[in-house]
Amino acid sequence: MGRSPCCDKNGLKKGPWTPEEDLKLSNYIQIHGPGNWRTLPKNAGLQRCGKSCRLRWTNYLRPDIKRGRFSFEEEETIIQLHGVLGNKWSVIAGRLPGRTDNEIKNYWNTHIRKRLLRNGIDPVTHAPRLDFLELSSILGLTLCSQSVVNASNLLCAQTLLNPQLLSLANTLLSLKQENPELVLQYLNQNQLCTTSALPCSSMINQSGLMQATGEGFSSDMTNFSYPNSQENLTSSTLSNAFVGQPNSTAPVQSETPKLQSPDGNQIYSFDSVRSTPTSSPTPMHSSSTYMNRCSTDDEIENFSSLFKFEIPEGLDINDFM
DNA sequence: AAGATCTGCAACCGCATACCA
DNA sequence: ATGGTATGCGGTTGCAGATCT
Repeated sequence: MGRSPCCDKNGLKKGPWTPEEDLKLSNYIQIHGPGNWRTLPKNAGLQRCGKSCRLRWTNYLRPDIKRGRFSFEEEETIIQLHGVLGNKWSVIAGRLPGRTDNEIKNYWNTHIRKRLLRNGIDPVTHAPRLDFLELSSILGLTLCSQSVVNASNLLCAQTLLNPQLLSLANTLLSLKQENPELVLQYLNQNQLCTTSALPCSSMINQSGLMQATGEGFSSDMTNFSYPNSQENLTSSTLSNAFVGQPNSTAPVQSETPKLQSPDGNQIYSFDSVRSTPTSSPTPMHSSSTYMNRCSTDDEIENFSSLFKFEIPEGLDINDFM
């Protein structure tokens, strides 16, 4: 079927709308109502394409449009719906009264998407990114080492990480050298240097983590909750299971092996981690307790996101293996 | 202070689909 | 059933203001 041009483009104005044009369009639609976009510009005295008029009306002039910042609830709704629907902006917009698909699309691309990426969440799949999990593992191991930098650890890291991630790791190691207390304080606070971590595969299988129900999302995608459990898995717990395995893509065994560092020293024992830190005074899954000693939200977000993920209920860990 | 770069958003483009004769 | 037209939708672009160097 041949496609006809939406309008005669000769002599038609493009670009930003002037207040006078807005007024003409608004006045015309108030009298005649929206629709008949092909003939509307001529009847309204506008040198515009009908498509342009429709867009201007639906995205800007419509009286029921809500302006200003997206609320927390709106943002949460967008993330949840996007996880289910993908880039169906018009459908998502239908669930947010007063918001247009264009506005939601722009907000996603300029704010939410970037934030998810920063936090190690793939904005397309809404799942944690494997490279960040690996990075977390390497950093957790290396930063917890009492020596400043263990060269063998970094050598190991090089086999797992791409250059960009390695560069990032170096940056954090530098940070540790400049301000070791801050780094270690956080690591200790979130038990990244203890043996309280959980083995990923056995934990996931036993608790049915792979059964997706679509529930349990939080607006902060670094903070997925797992409603059927008193505890939440973190990237560190997940990635700890990779430590000592030169090929991190190898399947994780379901037994409870002793984990070893690259130099052969035991770091974690799966047997020791069956019990969970549910009695911790500062639960790890509480976003309000992430980095309560940091000064800004950005610091909290950027720093904590490197080390901490909580795994969405619907996440199939096999996707990352 | 000025140029370069980044960011956010309005608007455009082209394709898909619905509707109608 | 077919073809023309109108409308909807999602990806992309371009510009203005903000921020950085």
